[in-house]
Amino acid sequence: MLDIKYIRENLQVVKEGAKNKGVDIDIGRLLEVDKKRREVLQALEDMRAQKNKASKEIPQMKDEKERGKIILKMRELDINSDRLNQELKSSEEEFNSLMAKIPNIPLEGVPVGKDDSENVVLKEVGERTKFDFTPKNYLDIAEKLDIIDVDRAAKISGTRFGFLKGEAALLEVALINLVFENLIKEGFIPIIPPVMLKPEMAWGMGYLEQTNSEEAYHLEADNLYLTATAEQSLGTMHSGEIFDEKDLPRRYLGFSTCFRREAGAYGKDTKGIFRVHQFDKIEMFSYCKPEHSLNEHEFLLEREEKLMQALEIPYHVLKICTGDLGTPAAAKYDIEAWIPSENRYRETHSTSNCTDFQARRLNIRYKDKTGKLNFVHTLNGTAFAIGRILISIIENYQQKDGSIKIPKALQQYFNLKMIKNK
RNA sequence: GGAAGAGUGGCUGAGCGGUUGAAAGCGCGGCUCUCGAAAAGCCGUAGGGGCGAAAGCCCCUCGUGAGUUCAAAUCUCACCUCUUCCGCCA
Repeated sequence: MLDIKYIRENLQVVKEGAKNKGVDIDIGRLLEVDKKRREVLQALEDMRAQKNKASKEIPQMKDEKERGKIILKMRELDINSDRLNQELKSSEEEFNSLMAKIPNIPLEGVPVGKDDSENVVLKEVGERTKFDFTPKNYLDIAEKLDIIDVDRAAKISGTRFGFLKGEAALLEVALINLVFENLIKEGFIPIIPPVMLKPEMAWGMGYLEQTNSEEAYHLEADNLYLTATAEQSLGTMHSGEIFDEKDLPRRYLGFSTCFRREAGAYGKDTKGIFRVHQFDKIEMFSYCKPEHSLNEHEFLLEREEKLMQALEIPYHVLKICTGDLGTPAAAKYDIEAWIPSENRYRETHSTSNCTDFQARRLNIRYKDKTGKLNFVHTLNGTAFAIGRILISIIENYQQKDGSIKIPKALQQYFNLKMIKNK
């Protein structure tokens, strides 16, 4: 959510930002409703002031007659205030729903573009893996080795699910260990969060109206949403709270299962575990002071790159353009890993600076030295999305005989150098 | 799921229909004292919103939302959260 004062004073910036994000907003209507809302509010407040004044006088009045007269007068006032209350409520409702549609403004330097085709490659890191044979698709390799089973998953759960078996399951544990070991050293607090959220919390993260109920799993009986990423529980965990300035930045590292309906992805990546309804992910989340969020974003990107470098997987970094940013983000980088069988890079990481957009909705602030309260900035970034990292490992570490080498950085965690056919 | 109790400012906690946005203590900030610190003393210290150039004036908020009343932290209802007990359970 943006600040209405900011919107009033920076109309052009807001319009331009929404346009570049490809979001339709009716800012004229918003300003109208805002004006109406303030007028009604003023009238209502005047009336309340009158009543408050009378309420203070009444207990002092000795004269029963005078007293009765004022009480009658106040009763009459009430009838009017009911009408004003209704008016205020309806303009406030419209105001809120219009406000909720206004996306965060892209930061300076974010490339303007309509969709993911206009994202900008910042750099390529690592040599694209070379083979002296034709590299196979990860699923073929994994199924031969019997470490990923999507057929049986389909039998019990439907499409877009998978079993990780044997060494694949062990690899997940190793990846978790690698991340926790390295990032806890950097001051991240390890977290295993709830994966169900109340509606108002899901709303607060700014993804609900964008994807609507389409993307999130909703548990009807309990009115809870399954989280699509730990970002949602890490970001809401401090809602309504006030940080001490000295406690910022606060960095969390959350491991959780993620649930996605993938409702808009019919026909996309239907095979295998690249795009599934359920996967595990380790997510970084930072709360920081506004003046530090640009640096913090670079910091998160660096952590992501370090992890990819530890696995020695070739990747490139994208600066995401305005049209591909999403509602809450003001800036975003993606990392895509090299996938030999497809001869292209595919997304494994994403890190966003949401500035104060989420903090405003969730009312997360910090107290500065002078005692003043300000909204924090929130940022998130993938450490590892297990399924996709597994894919990039299998693809890049495959051998001619169908076995998979295990990245050196992971070997220490389960005393195995190769995954071979049994 | 059943029963009982509770939710007040950064924290502890008083208030249980009327000058109470809220006592007291702690904490925090400033000042005095001190070579400095501690102790002591004095003063200050909730958030949000509207109007205004500002000073300031006003409104809202005692878990949330409705209601009763001229008037609600205080009464009623619903919901949320927590605690204890019973049931179930990894």
